[in-house]
Amino acid sequence: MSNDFQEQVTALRRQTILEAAIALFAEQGFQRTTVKQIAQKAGVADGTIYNYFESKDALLMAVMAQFSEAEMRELDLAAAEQMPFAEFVAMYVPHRMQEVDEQFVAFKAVMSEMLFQDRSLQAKVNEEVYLPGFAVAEEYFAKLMAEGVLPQMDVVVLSRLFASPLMGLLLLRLLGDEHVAENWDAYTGAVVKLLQKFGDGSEVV
Amino acid sequence: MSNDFQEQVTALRRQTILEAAIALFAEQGFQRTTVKQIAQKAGVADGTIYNYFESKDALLMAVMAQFSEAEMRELDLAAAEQMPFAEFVAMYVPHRMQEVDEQFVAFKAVMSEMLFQDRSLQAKVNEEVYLPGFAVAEEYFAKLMAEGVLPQMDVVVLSRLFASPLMGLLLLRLLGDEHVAENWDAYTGAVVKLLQKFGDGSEVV
Amino acid sequence: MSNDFQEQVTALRRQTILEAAIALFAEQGFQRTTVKQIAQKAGVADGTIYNYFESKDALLMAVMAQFSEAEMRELDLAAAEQMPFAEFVAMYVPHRMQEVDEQFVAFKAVMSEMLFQDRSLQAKVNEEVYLPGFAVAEEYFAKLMAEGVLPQMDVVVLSRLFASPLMGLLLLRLLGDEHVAENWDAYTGAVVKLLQKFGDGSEVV
Amino acid sequence: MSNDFQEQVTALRRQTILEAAIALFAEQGFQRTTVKQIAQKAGVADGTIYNYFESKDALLMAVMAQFSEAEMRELDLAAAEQMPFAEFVAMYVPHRMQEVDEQFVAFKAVMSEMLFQDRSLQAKVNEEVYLPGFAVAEEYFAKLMAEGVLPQMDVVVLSRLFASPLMGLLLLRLLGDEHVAENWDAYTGAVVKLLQKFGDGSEVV
DNA sequence: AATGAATGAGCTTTCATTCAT
DNA sequence: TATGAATGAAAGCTCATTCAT
Repeated sequence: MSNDFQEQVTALRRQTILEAAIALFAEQGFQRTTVKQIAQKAGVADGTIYNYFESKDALLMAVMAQFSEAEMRELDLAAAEQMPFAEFVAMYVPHRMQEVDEQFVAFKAVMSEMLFQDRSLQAKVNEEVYLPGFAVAEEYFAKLMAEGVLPQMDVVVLSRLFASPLMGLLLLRLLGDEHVAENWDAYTGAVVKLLQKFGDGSEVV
Repeated sequence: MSNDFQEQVTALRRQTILEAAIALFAEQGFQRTTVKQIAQKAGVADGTIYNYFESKDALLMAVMAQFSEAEMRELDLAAAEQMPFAEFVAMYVPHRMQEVDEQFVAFKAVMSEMLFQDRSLQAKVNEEVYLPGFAVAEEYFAKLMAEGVLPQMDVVVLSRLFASPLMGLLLLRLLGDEHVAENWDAYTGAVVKLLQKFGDGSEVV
Repeated sequence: MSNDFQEQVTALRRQTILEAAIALFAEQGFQRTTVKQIAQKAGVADGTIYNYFESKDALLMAVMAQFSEAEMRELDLAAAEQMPFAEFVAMYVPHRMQEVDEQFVAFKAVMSEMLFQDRSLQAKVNEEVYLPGFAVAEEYFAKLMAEGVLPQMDVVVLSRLFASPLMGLLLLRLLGDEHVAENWDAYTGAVVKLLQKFGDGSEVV
Repeated sequence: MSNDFQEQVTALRRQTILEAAIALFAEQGFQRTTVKQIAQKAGVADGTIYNYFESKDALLMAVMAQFSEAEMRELDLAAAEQMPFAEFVAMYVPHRMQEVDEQFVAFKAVMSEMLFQDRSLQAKVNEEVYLPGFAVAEEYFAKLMAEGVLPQMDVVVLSRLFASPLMGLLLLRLLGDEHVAENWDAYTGAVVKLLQKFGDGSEVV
């Protein structure tokens, strides 16, 4: 039991450090953040960080990992894929947009370093975190295309095309666009409309 | 004449250094790139860099500036805005997408640092470089909305919504998405379709 | 208690570094002395210096400060000023000369940089350290002048005039005059005589 | 003749550079002054300096040398030494004080570096420049002591004691004492009185 | 496990000096 | 001879990491 307690304390402190790191990375970037700053924000000594993380880089990796995991709460896609396209979009896009909103700080923390990681890590975070939501839907998209609801198009292209408005807004926000930051809901509605329209008209056929 | 020659040599060397910097920043990021590396790649001594740029930071700013300027080649929007919406999109989106393609390396070089600049610089690069292409079109969009070609929507939101697919693809590419990088043209066509559809159907009204 | 111990160790190391700096500054000058040299002489790593002093400049300021403090051991001037002039000189000049002798290395360490500091710092060190001993005596001098013991003269001029032989010998010593360095006591006696004579003869009046 | 002309131009430019150096050294110190600054002030290119002086250090030596030479205008000591002591002082001290006043900038330029030169150079400048005025008078002082005009004292000590008030005022001025700088003449008179008194009273004996 | 002082490699930047023009 | 761009050694300083306590 004391063991359990110890483990919990340990896990908690690890989490405290991680969160301090996320906040600072998001604010100033990974490189400009010093281990000393993280330690101060987490309320521990510099050296203590190294009892929980092998190195500053390892801390970054842990942030990336935690970020991936957080993203994992999935919708019931199986159910969703039975819906008409307009409904699917109306349900799915806000779900994703909200996730991005919630994870925004973590994403900003991780983003700029992600650009310079080896391909393998990029691929991992990329395909396991971002696209999946949409990639999973590839089968659904293929069906819709067959039915003429969506224009004929490479399915891979299509899945990224669907992801693109959301990611574009994310990029604008990362770059400091205040209008996007402050009106995220309005943008959510706009994206829904944009994507719904993409499935319009042909449907009649 | 010898003066002219000198000036050319000077301009050329400045450009050489700038390009070395862009390549290295894009590859490894600004912070991980040392002045020594830039000097080596440019084929000059460390100190020479400082004959052309005040500091390493000034070099980054110069990359941003060069990047802004390159973006400035504008379409004849006045003419474009007389066109039907579908035509406008068919002309404008590929133009923008090609520009992004050409400036991709410079953008990657500058991107990750841009996240952590003061708001003022962010705003400058942001609104003067990215959105303008779309923001300039706000008047045009307002007209189309009035005509019922586009759905009723805040014009500011609309202009960013139009920019978003392109920026989303840019983000995916920055994050190492190889499919997007290798099939930029296919994505261009897809974005054109997506945006054209947004102006469809209502037209009948 | 361990806390006390730590504090003592810290204070000791700070002092060690300071003394290494003084010795080197005095020997080679502030500018020609590198932080690396100071570290070596103090037996610590380069970076350690910065745990105790903000910068190399701060180290110089600390030398100045320590130097000022050391100078602060004042005579009981109140008592001295009751004495006849000859006695006052016989007591005060040796006191000052000995102080200069003791602080000579520190003074040499600081001297050459002091020439180029902003006026405010110069004034501080100058008027708070050197003249005060004499300036404090201005009132006494005024009384003596009124009594005819000292020649009529601007009191400000007088106080500096009294300081001048001591400072002149200091300058000679700074400039490497070995005779002055090696016979400081003889010079003390000479200065005493010089100043005592200045108060002679008129006394009769 | 063209040869003569050339030589004059050369000498002139050398002098121009030297004066620029003196002004800058006096203002900011030798170490803080860059060769580029000197070149700019002298109106020549950086490299040109090296056609006239072997190195920056050589330039400093040249300043020291020029300074020594300037000091060489001597009084007719032979005549002076026939005078009564009070007259000698009244003539000699103002002469020296005026020289110091005129050479003040040059002295400040050279001073701080002189502290850290090898003994040989220090000795040269020291004994050939400063004391000589007084050292030359040693014989005269010896005579006066024999006559009882001056107190019994080592003649070497005496000569430095005579120099000391002047040098002390110089030091105060170097250290930024504005009162001394602005009232040099008043201090001259004060020093005359101080030294004259030293030769008083005993004379009667 | 926690601490935080010590470490020193490595960074950006300066500037005396050189040398092709 | 004059020029001034190029050079690169060397400086001050930072900070991830270690380790004695």
